[in-house]
Amino acid sequence: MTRQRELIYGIVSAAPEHRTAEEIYDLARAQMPSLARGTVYRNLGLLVREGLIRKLEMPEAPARYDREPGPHPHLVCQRCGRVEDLATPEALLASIQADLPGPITGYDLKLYHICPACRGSGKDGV
Amino acid sequence: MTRQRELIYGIVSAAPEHRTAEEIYDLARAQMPSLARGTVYRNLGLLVREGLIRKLEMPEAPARYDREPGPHPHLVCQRCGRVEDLATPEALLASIQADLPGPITGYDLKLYHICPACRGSGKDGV
DNA sequence: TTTTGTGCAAACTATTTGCAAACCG
DNA sequence: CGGTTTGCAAATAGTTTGCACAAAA
Repeated sequence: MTRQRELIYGIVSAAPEHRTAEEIYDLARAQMPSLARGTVYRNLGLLVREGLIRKLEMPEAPARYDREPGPHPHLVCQRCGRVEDLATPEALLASIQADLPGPITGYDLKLYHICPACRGSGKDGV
Repeated sequence: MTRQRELIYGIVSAAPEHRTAEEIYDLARAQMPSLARGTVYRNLGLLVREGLIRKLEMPEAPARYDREPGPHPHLVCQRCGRVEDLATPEALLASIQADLPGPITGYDLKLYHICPACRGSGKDGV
């Protein structure tokens, strides 16, 4: 566990935000300017493989990282990309599972909306 | 609606497969060897924007295209990447929606498993 | 003919990787 | 010391885009 790994894990695990690698890189560089982008990617990948954090693939956008590795759905703003965690709807999964022949090894549920901030702004941007 | 667009749409809409752009490109080239890769991407994007087909972003893999534009969950094999459609569990989505403050504009639900073919092969590949 | 779409190649973005030097145990 | 990890830069994969020419309306 190197200094850079600790820094990167600290940034992801400290806040409920779901940041992109680039955002994490910027935050980390504020504390360790020599940090390389490649190191951020390498460590994020490693932390994901170890099950300490979770990677969220986002459509048409860079991946985001979630400090909560357990499976749960996400609420994604279509305009600004911000992501919120949701509680797992056990019943939904159980009932889907019941209809399937084999075991489910994992799932990814994203619900899209326009977040209050974006709706309020009235802007029509991305 | 050009010949190439018709060809591309035909390939996507004809079969229940969820093919990648590259697979569609190969199939299309079999019938029109001069077809450019860029044209495939351009037309797929256009068809998605028009709501005729649906794009499925796949984690760590090229996107796949679904002839069925309406929202429904997908069952994805973690080993070979093959995708199957599932029926929408309306009631359960409604119950999630009920817990949320604003309207859901769309969703993406992927369930992961190992498909029978991959399980049977016993191989430990990707 | 005026617009729209194509083919080609170059550009782009997010991410990964090879390598020599620096670090950790 | 001896394997691991870093910083850097170059490579990659998938996809997008600019442009001159061809096809459609």
